[in-house]
Amino acid sequence: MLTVDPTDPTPLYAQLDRGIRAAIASGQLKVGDRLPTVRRLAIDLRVNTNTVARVYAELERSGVLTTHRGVGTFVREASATQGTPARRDLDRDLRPLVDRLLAEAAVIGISLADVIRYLERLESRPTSEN
Amino acid sequence: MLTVDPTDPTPLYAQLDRGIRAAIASGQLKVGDRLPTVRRLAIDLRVNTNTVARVYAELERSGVLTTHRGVGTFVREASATQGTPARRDLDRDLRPLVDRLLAEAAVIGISLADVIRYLERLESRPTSEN
Amino acid sequence: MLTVDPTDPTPLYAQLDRGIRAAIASGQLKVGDRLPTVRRLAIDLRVNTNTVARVYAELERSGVLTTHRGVGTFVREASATQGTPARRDLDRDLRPLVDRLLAEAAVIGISLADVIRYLERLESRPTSEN
Amino acid sequence: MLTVDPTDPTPLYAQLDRGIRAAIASGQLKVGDRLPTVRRLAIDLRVNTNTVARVYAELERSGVLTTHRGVGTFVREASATQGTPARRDLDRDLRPLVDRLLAEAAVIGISLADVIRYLERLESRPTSEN
DNA sequence: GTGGTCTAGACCACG
DNA sequence: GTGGTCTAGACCACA
Repeated sequence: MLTVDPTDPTPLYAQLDRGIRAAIASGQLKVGDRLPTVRRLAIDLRVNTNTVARVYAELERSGVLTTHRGVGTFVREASATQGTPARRDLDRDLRPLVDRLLAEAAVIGISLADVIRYLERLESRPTSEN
Repeated sequence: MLTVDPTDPTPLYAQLDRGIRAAIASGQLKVGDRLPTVRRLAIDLRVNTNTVARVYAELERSGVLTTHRGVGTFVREASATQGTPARRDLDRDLRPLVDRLLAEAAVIGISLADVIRYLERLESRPTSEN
Repeated sequence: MLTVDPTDPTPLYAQLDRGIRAAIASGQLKVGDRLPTVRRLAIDLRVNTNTVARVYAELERSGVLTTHRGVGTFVREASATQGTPARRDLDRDLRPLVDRLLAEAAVIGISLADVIRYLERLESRPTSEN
Repeated sequence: MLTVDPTDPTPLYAQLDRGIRAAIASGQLKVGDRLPTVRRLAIDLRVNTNTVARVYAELERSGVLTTHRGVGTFVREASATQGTPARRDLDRDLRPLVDRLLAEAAVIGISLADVIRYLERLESRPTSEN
């Protein structure tokens, strides 16, 4: 479920950090769920153990995860979704995500119109959460 | 119009590269349009001249832009969009990109409907404030 | 083995790029071989670290090299050599390159026979002093 | 006959300078031959007039060309071929030319062996001078 | 210790 | 005045 893309210029640790937060925010990981061990995840992602360990540590420092020694690492909070539901600055917050999507879609020949059409279909028949 | 966020762990050059590709994909930059000069954009984005020049150079090597020395840098015809002209399996190709967007949008409390609304605005007002 | 000439008007990075491609083409560098580290080569060639790093990065984007962060840079499989696997019209494709070589060799008093002798030596002693 | 390649990283002026010297050395231009006018050549090569004019001026300064005002520009000397026929440092002089050939040949899928074979055929049935 | 990114600032090629 | 190349040197990501 969690993945990193070694060809993405974004640092691995940042990809993993975002990925975990996103999995929690979108409900794929729920409060109390146990995460893979550092070594397990490092192997699965083909990434150095230190990289995974550093991300877990940072997420624990942020209060997102909690580690019980000898037991495992768990989701601690439902990830502070929203934040400023009213004063959302979409151009600051959504823009980079959309730019990335459009840029990667364009590379494989998918246009903005295609994306919108696809999202509208998704909306009318929601798959899981969101 | 183009922006970068120095606090984003994504490298500046990657943010700018994506931003330009996305601007073209969304119609805000059209074939033949001239981009800001390297120095101008560097000042506007508060990044180094070399960083902008590097992005322009890479986008030229990728066939997205074309540069006329001593004249300027321009959007090139959308030739990069072959690849799979016919066989488009959106569920296979677009799905993972969309999933990541929605998961990361969820982190900051942005829903699918918000995303669709944002993209539709992008589509309807192309080539606005260059 | 790799060299650059600072008095040549050809940009240093282009000289190095060509030198590496030529070394691979002539068998002096083989698939899987590790290249000198960026810093090592920069010192040996008396050029800036960035110049070498830029060439390695571009050759990776071109699929000629592959880089393992924290490990090193290696020669990748000769995948770039598709294109026209069968249809090879040497008189159309090679001729102009050869003509230019011979004309420029003539400027410094080097004959066709000299060139052939030089290339044969290259071919017979591959992978010599790395 | 004279050409420049705008995609070659070598500066246009250097390409043209080399091209003229090479044409003289290889006998395509002979002593007393008239060169195209600056404007004519600029148009043919799709290059700025200043660029051609600067090359002609530099070659005149070097004694390779001579200009008769209102008449034209002419080849003045048979281009000092050889130079050090005995103590040729092939690795310094031939190497960059060969690297360029091999690198460009490799890009279009032509190997060192192909090049050698082609040159040997050329040698056995010489086409013009060389 | 290896490669990657960024900056400040100089100088060059070209129009 | 536009883009291109190079340097010195700092700091980061990763193994």
